[in-house]
Amino acid sequence: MTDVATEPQRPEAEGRPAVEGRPAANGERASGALYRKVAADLREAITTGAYGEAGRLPAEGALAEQYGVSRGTVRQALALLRSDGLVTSRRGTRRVVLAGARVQSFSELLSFTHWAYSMGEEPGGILDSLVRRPADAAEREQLRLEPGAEVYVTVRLRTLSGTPVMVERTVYPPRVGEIVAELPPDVVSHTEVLREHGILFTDADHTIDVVAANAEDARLLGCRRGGPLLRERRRTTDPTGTPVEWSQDRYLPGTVAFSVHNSLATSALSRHAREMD
Amino acid sequence: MTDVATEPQRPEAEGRPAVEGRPAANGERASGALYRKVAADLREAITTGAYGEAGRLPAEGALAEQYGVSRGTVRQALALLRSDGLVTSRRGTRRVVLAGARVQSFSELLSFTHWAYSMGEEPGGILDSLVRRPADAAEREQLRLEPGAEVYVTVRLRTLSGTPVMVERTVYPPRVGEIVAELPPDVVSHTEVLREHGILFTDADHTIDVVAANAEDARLLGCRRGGPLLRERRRTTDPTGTPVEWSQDRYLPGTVAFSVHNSLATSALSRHAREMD
DNA sequence: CCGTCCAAGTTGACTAGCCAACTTCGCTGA
DNA sequence: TCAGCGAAGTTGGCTAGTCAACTTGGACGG
Repeated sequence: MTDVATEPQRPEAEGRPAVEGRPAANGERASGALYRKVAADLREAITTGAYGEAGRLPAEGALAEQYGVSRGTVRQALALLRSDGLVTSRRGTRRVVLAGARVQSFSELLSFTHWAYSMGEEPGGILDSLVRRPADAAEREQLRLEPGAEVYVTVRLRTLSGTPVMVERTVYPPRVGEIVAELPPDVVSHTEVLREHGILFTDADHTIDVVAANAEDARLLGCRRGGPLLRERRRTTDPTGTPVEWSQDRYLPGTVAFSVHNSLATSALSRHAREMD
Repeated sequence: MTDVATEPQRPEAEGRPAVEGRPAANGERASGALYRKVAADLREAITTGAYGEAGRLPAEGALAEQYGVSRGTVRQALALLRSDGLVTSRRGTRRVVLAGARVQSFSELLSFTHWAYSMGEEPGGILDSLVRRPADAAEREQLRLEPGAEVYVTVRLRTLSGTPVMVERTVYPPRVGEIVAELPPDVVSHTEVLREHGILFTDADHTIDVVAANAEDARLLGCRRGGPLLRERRRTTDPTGTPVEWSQDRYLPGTVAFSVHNSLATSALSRHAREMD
């Protein structure tokens, strides 16, 4: 991020480099937008403890001057931190640091492979089956397909450093499934390959609950049939809102926990009674 | 929301009522801010299907004119809808409707009582024990207490229309616990009472995983000891960032599922390997 | 010593406008 | 017929400023 690409329409740039109020102890990514750079910088300052455990952030105006941006841009950055649960924010008083750390989250949740790497483990994927067949009603509903459309269904055993962790059953619409079907069975990250083919994953709905292992689960994971599994069902869409996968992951107990932050301001989590299947 | 309280500093109000582009089919709440009213209105239009299943929203400019507000305000409203997973949003093209429905979520997750009512069920709470004792290290850490501080610990069996659903173990800091300890044992909603005492719940971190039932769980829920339970651990803070409760809820399988939306833009969910206890 | 009140500081909300980046679609030319 | 170009439409990003609502802490008075 060190230098800014375009130096956007600020009348006079008056020599002060944009976004440099803090040395920016590199290693950050933060795409083009200024407010993302400010956010990334503040995030790092917070997680390294520069403002203390429950310390106060500088005022918006002060940060704006420090980074050489407008207050609106600083507010965009702070909104990001807030939705991540890093800081509070209420009228009349400075923002207060909340948690101590927080991970990148989206890609980590989306891709088993990314998640594994972020923990320093080696991800693995053993393809158990891949079939192409007509979609049933539930699948057509979830993937928004026409009656008579076909889907590709994969079943994979996912491992961390060799030990079985999760069974992944994914239903792909034809456009996506055709690509997956061509893949060698030892490709670990389908997500990665699909991204290279221009299939983007940008939005996902997750539902988390407990189920009993069926015969296939038991065979693949080596657990008792009927034993408890943590289930995550996920429907993912691309930027246009078109569904690109409908997946059901079943984790062995003790291998994973899901973590969410929500607040009165930005919420996204809810609790349901059973529903959909 | 039908009428606007203050009609804020718009130079000339030129007779066009603010926020009235749509009849506003009443029943909405939406607090003071204009952008919240616009958001509530759009949310309803979307969920009632006014824009179709995967339809396109009007352009920001058009909405701004329709509601008689600036484009910035419309963008604030749309950001809310986006973080709820209702619409997509990318440069160059109109927003697209994503899901079909979505609940209010935050209060629903925070309070078992609210959740129950929102499903049309009768919530119940049977107090099993309430003790006051010195906080252990983990509790001091979570609630940010001084060494030597005391905590109040409650164990409650929660029911839906009479049937056991969940065991709730909550640790309160003294300030909050003193209020809870005074409550009659048949008070169903602690959250509600605390709110009346000025204890506000605004931010929460949740962690969801699977555990085996211990002896107490089995006794209260009537399940087998060692049987699977869905566990939700939650730390809640007030607007100043001060922790107000640390709770651990254990649900019987099949009674509940947690649901999350996330996207590249606004994320909050992540996946962990075990951790904290 | 303690409570009240006020002023300064701070965030929330909103407006108006600009430019850039991107998508879509129709038109044109090969 | 089809590919490519370009214009129009749309959202992302940013600035600058205004006013309102709220919090905090200190001065002051009882």
